[in-house]
Amino acid sequence: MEDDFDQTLDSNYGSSHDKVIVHLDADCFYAQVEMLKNPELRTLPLGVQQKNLLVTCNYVARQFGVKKCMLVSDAKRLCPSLILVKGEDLYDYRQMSTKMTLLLQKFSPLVEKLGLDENFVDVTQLVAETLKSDFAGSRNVEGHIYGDITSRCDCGCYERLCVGSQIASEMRKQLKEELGVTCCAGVAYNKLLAKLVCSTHKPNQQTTLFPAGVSDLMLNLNNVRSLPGIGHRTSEILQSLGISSIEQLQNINLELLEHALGRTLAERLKKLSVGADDMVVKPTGKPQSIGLEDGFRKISLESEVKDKCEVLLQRLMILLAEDGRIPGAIRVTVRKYDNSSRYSHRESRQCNIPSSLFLPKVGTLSSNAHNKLLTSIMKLFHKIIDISKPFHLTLLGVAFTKFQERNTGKGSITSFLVKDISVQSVMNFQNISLHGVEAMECSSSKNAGKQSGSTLNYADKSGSESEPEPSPKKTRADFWRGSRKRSLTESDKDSPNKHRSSELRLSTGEPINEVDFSKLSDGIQEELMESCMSLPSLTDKLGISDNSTPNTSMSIEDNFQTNASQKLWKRLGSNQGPQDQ
DNA sequence: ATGGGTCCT
DNA sequence: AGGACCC
Repeated sequence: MEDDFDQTLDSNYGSSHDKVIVHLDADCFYAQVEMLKNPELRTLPLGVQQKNLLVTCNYVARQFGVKKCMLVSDAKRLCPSLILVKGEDLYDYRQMSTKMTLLLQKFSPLVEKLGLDENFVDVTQLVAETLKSDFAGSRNVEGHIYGDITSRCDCGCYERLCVGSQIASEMRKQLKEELGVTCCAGVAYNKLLAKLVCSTHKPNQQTTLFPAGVSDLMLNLNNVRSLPGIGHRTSEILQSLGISSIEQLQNINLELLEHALGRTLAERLKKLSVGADDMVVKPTGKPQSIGLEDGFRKISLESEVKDKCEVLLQRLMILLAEDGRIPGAIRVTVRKYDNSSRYSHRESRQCNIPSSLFLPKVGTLSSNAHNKLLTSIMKLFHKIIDISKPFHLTLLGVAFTKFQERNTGKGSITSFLVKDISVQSVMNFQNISLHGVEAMECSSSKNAGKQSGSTLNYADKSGSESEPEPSPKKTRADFWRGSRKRSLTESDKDSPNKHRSSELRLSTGEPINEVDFSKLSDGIQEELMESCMSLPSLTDKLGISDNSTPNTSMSIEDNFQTNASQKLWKRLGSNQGPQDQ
């Protein structure tokens, strides 16, 4: 009996309507970030270029027929006045992406990133809390409704998805007000449908899908390639079976499909074709790898390889310091020139590296570690390429993997920083300390300059923030609905929302590198350096998903601005958090 | 294509 | 280490 029951649940899974998933997709993300960096570009046709490819463009440019993934030359021909900005360096995009994800985590801990510009949020819990505490609330849908709604499902999903659409609306409002970013959203009962319905109204709009509209949505897809999960290779195989439309995929014999694709994939695609998807929203944690790549026309000398790798490594060290973990392995990847191949073939080699490289002694930190890493990189390169013969590379990449999370002592500076200082402040703080160590060379890097110089702090309208008082216990449901009805009233000062928004600031725009690292005592210097290379998971320690413990500290930047550094150092040394003032 | 990432085999 | 997938 019980087995039968479980099986019924299993076979239903993926098509049951018990969850509420929101998919958010930032409009032409790279172009938006560039327009926030330089608002004069807003009214002009703007394209973001990587090498000879236009990776995205704003909606002004789209009116000229310019599209994503066009050759730059083609785009220029369509729109001679097109402004082009380089987008090979993803640093600013990554920063904004992080802030978007942090903002969404206020609504649910279940936030999954897909690339830099998309997030899935499972808001099932928040919807349930809202329905419980607000059973008489209005049940209107925010934004568009996709397709049919004449027949209503009786499982309760109508009310849940309505509330989901209201949450999505609030998410988009906050993304716009706090970060300046416009997004599309899709609301549905699984990930597949939320994502598919998201793109039915663009830009800066949202759409909710109810069960009655599912069939239309699926059948209106152009071909099987539009299904997330069917890529280049699988669609070619399907094509060879005579399958190109969703309807054909729905109707093909399962055993025939299994023969071509294997059981696992065949069964998944069959379900996807009718809009069933049982994938859970998996919270995105720290990355499994951090890497940089550079593509080019031709490299055929070992010295060029070494130069390229050195530049990549230098930029990579900054990303590594910001991440805070210590990598256990390094990987080198190359792409060889191959005129006969239509498919870009890569080869890679990796090796373990000693963690001692990242536990620096002050002053000797980097030239040593840097050289050893570069030596490892070149060894790996020689495993792939026999330099006694001519070679022709079109890409080089370096990546760190196998990260270890390091636990820190309770009395350490790291422990203090992680507990009481906002995320971005810690990052800036690392950079300050790195500036003081000659070998790191952060200040000579393009990226290091960006962090203290350019303001990604676009949407910060706040003046000085007073010390927040402990907020009364509020449920998440109270929080998001409350802030929706009265936009920024007095009691919002105490809402988790407000606390988080101060954490979400990227930088104050005030130069902060006057702090003289070398004047600190040796002991403090050493502990700081260690701290910077060993910060444990910041989001975990900061309790970002736990809005019942607001962050009551000043940011470290505020300390730098109001006080000369002396007082801060004293506090750090005595292991006391900043005092309220 | 570009400059990233993911997971599975 | 490569291959599929995602953006």
